Amino acid sequence: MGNKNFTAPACETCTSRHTSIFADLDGGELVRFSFQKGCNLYKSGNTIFNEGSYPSGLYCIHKGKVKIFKNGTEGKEQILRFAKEGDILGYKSLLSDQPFSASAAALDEAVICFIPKKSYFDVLQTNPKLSLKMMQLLTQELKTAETRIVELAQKPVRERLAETILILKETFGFEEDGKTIAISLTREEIANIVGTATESVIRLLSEFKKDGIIDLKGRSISILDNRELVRTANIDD
Amino acid sequence: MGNKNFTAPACETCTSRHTSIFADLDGGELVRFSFQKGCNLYKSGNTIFNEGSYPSGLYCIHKGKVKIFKNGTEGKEQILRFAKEGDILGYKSLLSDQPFSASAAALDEAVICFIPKKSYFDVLQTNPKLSLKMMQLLTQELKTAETRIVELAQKPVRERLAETILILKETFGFEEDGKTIAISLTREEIANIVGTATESVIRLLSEFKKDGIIDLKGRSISILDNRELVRTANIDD
DNA sequence: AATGCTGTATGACTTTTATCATTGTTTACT
DNA sequence: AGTAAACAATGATAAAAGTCATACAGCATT
Repeated sequence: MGNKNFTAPACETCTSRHTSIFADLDGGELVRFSFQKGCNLYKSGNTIFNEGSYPSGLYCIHKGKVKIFKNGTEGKEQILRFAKEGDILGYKSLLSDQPFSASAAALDEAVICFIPKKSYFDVLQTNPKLSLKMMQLLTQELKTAETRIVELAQKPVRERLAETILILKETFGFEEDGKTIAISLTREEIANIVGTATESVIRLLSEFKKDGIIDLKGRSISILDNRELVRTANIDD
Repeated sequence: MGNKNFTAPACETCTSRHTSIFADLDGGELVRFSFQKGCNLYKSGNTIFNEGSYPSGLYCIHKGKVKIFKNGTEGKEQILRFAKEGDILGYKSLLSDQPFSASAAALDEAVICFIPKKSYFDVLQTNPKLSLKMMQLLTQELKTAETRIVELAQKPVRERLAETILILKETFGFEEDGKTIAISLTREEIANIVGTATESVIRLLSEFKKDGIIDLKGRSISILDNRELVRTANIDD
């Protein structure tokens, strides 16, 4: 795929050292990871792993943005979630020793470390705190997925799109201007999150713009009226 | 709620002794569970726990059928999944120490044991095999949830209803006649699985019947042409 | 047997959403 | 910078699904 091998940054001094799932590991464990892991540079669009293939380790995002997606009916991509700096990928398949149930691809230039299966399980087996953290990560994701199910089952496209914009804001934050969401997605990709047709996304985004809720410049979306966007999303809870 | 306290059946001799998540526990651990747990009889329709309240232990179904659901937009119920004999409930909230993210209710007369939080965590902490099994249960559910997301996002109601019937068959099996699905749900409940309006379920079920795919007698659904039902469901994979 | 309740069925209609076709615009590449 | 390819926008139309209204069936209660 033309992914360059990349000098692995040390785990001990990683930007995500204290925020990632590995925050509780001791120095020795981290040094071992640093020693045993590999690292790759992915260009925007490049595949990190593919649905159906088998995992041989854990991916940890050092830098960059990633989409995780499944191929649904007639090959239509469904984006399940996003991951960024400090997030780990592939742990679900690794834990259950099954092929990847989804694919992952870089959304920009990404630097991603790879911790071999054995290294990971060695630490997992000797560190009960990590086990619990993993379980909590899984339960969190499950909860998010269940909320998503309810929304897809019950909410109209308009509300789902509004909520998607809010989620993108939460996940990636703003540019320096404090209003432009720091992620570049095609209309088709947005449709593949929301679960609708590309044309519907285009039409509704135009409406939101006309109503002064957002602004559009090429692929970038700015939030002008957050309150109204939240109202449009019709969040339950 | 009028749930009767029920003489707790012993875990060591439970029907699900070798199939449940606790299959790997040793005799001593099971005897402790038997000693520390409680047990209740729930009548059809009774609530087991409610979204938003806090868990104080783990539920384990000794006998009966249960629906797990969330309250979505304007109180509309969304059924997330079903559980039956040998399945456990509430572990997600227990693990992450958060309020229940969904409710559970009995679909028939159900006998459900209750293992106190402490008893459960004591075993979890000393038994790494159980940790791994819990994680695998979570990953399995997450995988199912993700598949569900793709289907809700991409498949029409007709296909989702056909698939729902197949899932009900897989989950609850047939009556003695070998074709009638052994679960009694209202049309509204089916709609709350599929994510559609009650009338749409009624109409489509009538169509399926007219096409000779299923038969309907009151609330019970019989599968007449499984092949055609699978075709109608348009399963991806 | 009459009463009411809850759930099922069906028709008429509206709204939402998808699809198809066409044109214009941006992006990415050499 | 020029060019092909990918993407975005918009209108016309069709299909899917939801809503509303009404009627009917089944069942439990009195």
